[in-house]
Amino acid sequence: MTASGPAEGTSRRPSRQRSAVLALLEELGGFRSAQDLHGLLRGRGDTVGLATVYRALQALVDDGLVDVLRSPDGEAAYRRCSPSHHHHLVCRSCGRTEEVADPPVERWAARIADEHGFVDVQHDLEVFGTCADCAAAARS
Amino acid sequence: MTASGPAEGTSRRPSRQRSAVLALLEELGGFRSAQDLHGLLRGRGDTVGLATVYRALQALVDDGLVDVLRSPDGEAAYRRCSPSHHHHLVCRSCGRTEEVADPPVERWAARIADEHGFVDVQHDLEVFGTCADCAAAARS
DNA sequence: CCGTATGCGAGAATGATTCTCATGAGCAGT
DNA sequence: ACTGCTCATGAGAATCATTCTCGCATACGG
Repeated sequence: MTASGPAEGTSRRPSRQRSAVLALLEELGGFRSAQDLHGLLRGRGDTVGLATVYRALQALVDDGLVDVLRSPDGEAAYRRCSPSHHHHLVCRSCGRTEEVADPPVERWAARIADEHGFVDVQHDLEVFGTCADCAAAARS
Repeated sequence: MTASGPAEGTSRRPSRQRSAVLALLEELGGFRSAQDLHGLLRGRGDTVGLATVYRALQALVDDGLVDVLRSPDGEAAYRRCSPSHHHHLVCRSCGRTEEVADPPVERWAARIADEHGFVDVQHDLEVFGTCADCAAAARS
């Protein structure tokens, strides 16, 4: 593998399907499962195979154009977004997601890694909680 | 479902298997997959079914004694909810793991969640990088 | 325009997790 | 202490997302 850095040099042949997946993700704006995306593409008349959707999503993730996040069900959720690094605040009850920027955390991660002699660092951070609406609903 | 809040009222009948799973998690201290835990229990002579391990883990998660985290492979990793919360610095090359404490991140997560009206928050943070040794080796 | 390599589509294969059902163990009442 | 009942367990089947295989179509270079 030796995948040390962003594999940006990936030369990929342009394809209608990959563009369609990316366009759909941009249009939707939120997190969607691969199966879901496939169903939507089929529904709108696009002829796309399920395996192709998976391949396209992996390629997009590799290229850094799409974020991937595992839902508690074990399904992977994909989302167009990544020009700017940020994290997510996810409601564990209704699944609502909000983006949060976080300069302090970035700095902290870099500093900690540096102190331990680690280089080429990267981090995953997800904050889970119950959003105000769901908390109110649960209080009934 | 209606599992809105921490289902603490769950009255569960004590069982050797559930205790064994929890004890093993305490002993290991890190993240382990269900399959892994099952294999270890079997290896040490404990007669435990795979389904039981899954059920025990779910119960422990419900009771808040164990944290669950999805690995990129789609496997679920479980760890005993340590009284002292900390995060991991993982070398993506040799797999070496170091624990790091991080008051600032804890505070930051709590503040962000609060600002968005989220309650009962929790967060997962993993920092990946290449450790000094591996970086030196790669430089050859 | 032709040849080659790469992407695609469909279905099979894989692997983790969950479900089913019959059996065994803990708990309450007698 | 014994009996009956309920819940947990175990083994294997079922489920479901994801990946792989293979033959065909299509884009790029000559």
